[in-house]
Amino acid sequence: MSAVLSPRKPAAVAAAAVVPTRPRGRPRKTALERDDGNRRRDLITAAARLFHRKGFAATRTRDIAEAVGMRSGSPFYHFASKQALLFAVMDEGMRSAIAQQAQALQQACSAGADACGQLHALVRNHFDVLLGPRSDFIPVMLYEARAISPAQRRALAHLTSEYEAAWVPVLQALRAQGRLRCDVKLARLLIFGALNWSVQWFSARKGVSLDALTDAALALFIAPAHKETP
Amino acid sequence: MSAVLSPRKPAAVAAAAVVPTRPRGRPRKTALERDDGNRRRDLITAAARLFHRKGFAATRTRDIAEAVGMRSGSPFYHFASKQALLFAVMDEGMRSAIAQQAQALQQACSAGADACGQLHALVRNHFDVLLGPRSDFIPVMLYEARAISPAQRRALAHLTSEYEAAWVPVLQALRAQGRLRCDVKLARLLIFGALNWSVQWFSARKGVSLDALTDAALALFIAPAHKETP
DNA sequence: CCTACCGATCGGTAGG
DNA sequence: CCTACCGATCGGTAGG
Repeated sequence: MSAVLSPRKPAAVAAAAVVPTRPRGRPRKTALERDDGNRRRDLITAAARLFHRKGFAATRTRDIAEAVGMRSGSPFYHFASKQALLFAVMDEGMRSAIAQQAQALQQACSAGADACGQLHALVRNHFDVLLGPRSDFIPVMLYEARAISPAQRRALAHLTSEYEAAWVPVLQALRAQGRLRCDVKLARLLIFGALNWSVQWFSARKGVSLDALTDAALALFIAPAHKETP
Repeated sequence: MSAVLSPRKPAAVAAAAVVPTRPRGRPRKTALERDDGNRRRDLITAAARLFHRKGFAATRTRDIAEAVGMRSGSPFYHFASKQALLFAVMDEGMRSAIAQQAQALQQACSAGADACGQLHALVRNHFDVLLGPRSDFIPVMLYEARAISPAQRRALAHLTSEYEAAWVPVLQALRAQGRLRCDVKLARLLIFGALNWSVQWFSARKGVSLDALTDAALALFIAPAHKETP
């Protein structure tokens, strides 16, 4: 285990030439120990964390390698470039955000939530994606978009469209009820802005919870239901 | 004029050694032609434009120098570092945004605007700062904060506090009127988010005007005035 | 403010 | 996936 975590000690370099029976280099792990496919995922996770903390430009591929116990050149065995690694973070982040959102919405609907309840579920889930425990990916995607290529941006735009598509019918229903007093498209853009910006100021340790934040946002955007006039 | 704009031609290099009466190097401009203090401002303006377009990391100091007709090393005569130039962009941007906002609010007040009218003026001005003709500075400040030092961030935080302070009494008044249904502090953060995010999607050529955008935002955030119950 | 540089950094690669 | 390395880039500087 410690051999995996600190593979940097040059054990006995001088002795190596004198003991030819021992295979050269450090002992290779077997294919099983190497748990191949997960190394790529490890890199993505570590990259997401570092890109989130320090930004893409300030993160060196060496930092990412070190974070998963690789040497400086090894990430390029898994990814063609630093940019490809960034894209993988964003792509992976969007795909799991979409899945997570679908589940949250499904759950609300099967509990009989109305449009307002569905929006609550969407907003709460979005805050979780932005600020929750596994929130390294989407903030990177939101705030490092300039570092990827136009083609990559297009690919991600498809995913974000898919993500946002779930909001449209919900907002339209609220609009029809008179509880959203603004063009649906603009409302979507403004509301996403309000939520996405929380990445800049939210601190988990002090102040509001994600639940309280969700309530505040809904109170701000959505008018109370009309009283029925009997 | 063209000598200023394209000072890169090596005119007659070989001849230079043969004509010693001519002073070495290209003809110096006089102190008057050099209009000293404004070169610094030129650099800030060009830097703001490039940082906004391409981002801080992707902009080379050489690009900035070229944009104002200097050679690659010359910006460092005016600024100690690339980071200092970035900070100057942000600082300058905040100071003029504060001044512009004070004027807009003053104008609304002396026209007898109520709290809602004042918020309208603040939002409209903020969209102008973010998206209007002189909008290179604040977007850079909003989206390149990670590239400056903690001390510089603190200095800017004071200015943003000052900028935001003007919003507080207006929001409080609307809250007291029941037209803002959310804690004032959270409302401020969410509303700024909604507006600031417009930098990511607004396009001047297609779609809404800044006036229409302002109306939509106010309709979304602020409830209609209560009908007076006589 | 230009000329002529330097020197560190860092993404990336050849070969095993 | 490591070793050993390259090579371009780019912020920054000495001296005038």
